[in-house]
Amino acid sequence: MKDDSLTRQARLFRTLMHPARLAILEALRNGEQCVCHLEALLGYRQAYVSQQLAVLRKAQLIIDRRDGLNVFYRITQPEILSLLDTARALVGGTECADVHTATEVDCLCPKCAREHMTCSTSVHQVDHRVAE
Amino acid sequence: MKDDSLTRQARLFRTLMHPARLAILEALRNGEQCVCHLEALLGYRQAYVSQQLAVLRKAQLIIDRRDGLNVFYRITQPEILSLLDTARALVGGTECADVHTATEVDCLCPKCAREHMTCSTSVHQVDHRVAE
DNA sequence: TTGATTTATTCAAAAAATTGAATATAATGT
DNA sequence: ACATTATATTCAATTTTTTGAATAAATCAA
Repeated sequence: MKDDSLTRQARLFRTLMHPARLAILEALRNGEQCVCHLEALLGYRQAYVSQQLAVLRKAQLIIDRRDGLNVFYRITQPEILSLLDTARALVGGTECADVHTATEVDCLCPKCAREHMTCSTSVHQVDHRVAE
Repeated sequence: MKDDSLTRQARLFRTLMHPARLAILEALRNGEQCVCHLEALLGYRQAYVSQQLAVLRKAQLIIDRRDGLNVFYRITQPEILSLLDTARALVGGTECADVHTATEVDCLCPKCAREHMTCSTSVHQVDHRVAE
């Protein structure tokens, strides 16, 4: 397989050429997230998220870390985000407005539970709050 | 057609996901070049170069300017080169070593002839120098 | 107009990406 | 061991990209 600089650059861009994968990277902008979180945040089916994560993982743009049942993904090199920033500037994007902030989602993974738990007493308690 | 920021970014990356197109952009790094020049520099068939130029042109990454028989292409926004630079840094590239400097090629277009003509008397004179 | 030169387009076959559906794997609790 | 939950992989149909071959279009000179 050819592997000169241009070929590797092309492969990198090839990995980034998909809106769902860009959305995932944006979701990981502020740190690692578990798959269920990405699923809820982006509104894709689980298998679909895993497929796209696999593409990003094989390209070594993200790396995974298992914690019990959950797998957390994070970006390997922050320069990847610079690439996205430059691209967004080029196409005249509206900041990161398209993707919700990674925390604004009702995911029940331990991490999200911890973050929601500002007043609750138990981590395992299901969220029974009524929107009012 | 969807046209949010992520989709537009993805389209940009899609345009950049090909080594030949990256090579063309690198060749245009130091200013406009005619098609015959790119052809000689990159060693691709003429039709192939035109095809890839068309892709870049439709994505508005380059713009063309006709001058007689020749068509000169140039990069529309210098930020595109930043994108390439960041990508190369990410994949651990060897600077721009893969693509020859755009002027080191025996193209007979008016521009190249002018550049070769440091001592010659005629623009139309073919280069008869012997490497010694 | 004819011919030469430069560049662009069209078409089709092959290769690769996309995506849904089904299924597999891994970790945990009972 | 079995069930449950979270995540991953495989497979196949569809769509898109790639690339060569042929041809068209534009410009200029005679």
